[in-house]
Amino acid sequence: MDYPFFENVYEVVKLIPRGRVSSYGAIARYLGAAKSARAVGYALNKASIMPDVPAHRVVNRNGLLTGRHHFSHPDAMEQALVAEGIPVRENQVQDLGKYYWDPTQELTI
DNA sequence: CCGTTGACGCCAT
DNA sequence: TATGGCGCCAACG
Repeated sequence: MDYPFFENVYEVVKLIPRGRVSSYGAIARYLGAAKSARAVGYALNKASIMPDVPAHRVVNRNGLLTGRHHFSHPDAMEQALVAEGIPVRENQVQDLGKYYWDPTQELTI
């Protein structure tokens, strides 16, 4: 509540459908802060304790699971994605374009 | 108030 | 095509 940017990040991440993934940069752009992709990652790090925020559905622009070390187990992120039907190999989402979810494209606000 | 940190991304080699 | 360097910006101490 005190930090609108963080809260906005959480709200958008909550909207990512099961079986789809988005990227830090895409979320930043949607929030009107195109150059704040790193801050999005920072926000998700602080939110890793929040169960209702599917942080595992956010990867970098190449589909790499760059935030996997911040989960309870280094492989928890990959396992969560695979459980949703998203193919992951070598810490990278395969066929990213097929599962990519861009808020600026999907959301009409 | 200022320097550091970091789950990023673009641009120049 | 593949790395590496650098800018960006919100939060923190």
